[in-house]
Amino acid sequence: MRLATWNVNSLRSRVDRVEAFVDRHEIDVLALQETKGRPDQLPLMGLEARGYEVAALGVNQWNGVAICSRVGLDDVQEGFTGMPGFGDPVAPESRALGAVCGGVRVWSLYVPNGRKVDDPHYVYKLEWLARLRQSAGSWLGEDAALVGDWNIAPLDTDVFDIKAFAKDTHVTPPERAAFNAFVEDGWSDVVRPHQPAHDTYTYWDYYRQRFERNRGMRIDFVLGSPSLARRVSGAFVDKDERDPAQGTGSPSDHAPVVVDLA
DNA sequence: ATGGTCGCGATGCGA
Repeated sequence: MRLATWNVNSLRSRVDRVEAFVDRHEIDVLALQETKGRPDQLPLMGLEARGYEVAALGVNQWNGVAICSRVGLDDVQEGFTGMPGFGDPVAPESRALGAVCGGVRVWSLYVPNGRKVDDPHYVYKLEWLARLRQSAGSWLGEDAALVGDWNIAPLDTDVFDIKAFAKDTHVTPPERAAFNAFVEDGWSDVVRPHQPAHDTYTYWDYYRQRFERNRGMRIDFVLGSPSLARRVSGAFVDKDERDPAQGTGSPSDHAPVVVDLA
């Protein structure tokens, strides 16, 4: 079974790339983030014609997650217990979507960005992660994957220049502690062992030709439960999907992450 | 320290 996660930065503007991606790699389960549209706005016909069932959430301009599966889509869950809101009473639900696909519990996660370290959204991010961790504990015993855009770079080498991030979110000790708490619970990054240490990025900002200069960040992860991690036979980041010179139309600022399960 | 580029949806805002 082949599982992928991708912050697609608008499914409507990228559906051709998404369809070509699932065809090229024969993806069984695709978790999407930043779909940027209500489910009724999303162009899903092409995916459904390929045999995918789709569950989607999304209520405003940037939040929005989906799961596309051609190996079953059961027990769909919108959000998790205690998932905190941030003012907007409807936005929180669009950040997490769970389903059981081919026997694997998959969560498509769009962790709050946090904006600035002195911003209330930063506190919200940490609270959101703490609540997710509480719920995730009950999935550790099954084949489960917490996938998506975590908006955290756990290691200094996961950003192109750690000195440039001195005052920024994504690398602060509390965010890294929140990420590492999942690891300490038993969730593991199942992709990193399959990558060279110097080539781990999943995101390159649109500004200043960051992709062309390989000034990126590693913020998209597939965290597997112990039993799922034992099934992983391979993994890779499809950087071609971030390359403006490849494919049609403009790319997302994130590359998809692909994991193979035995 | 600033600004650079996207997507959305009609203007600035969030990433």
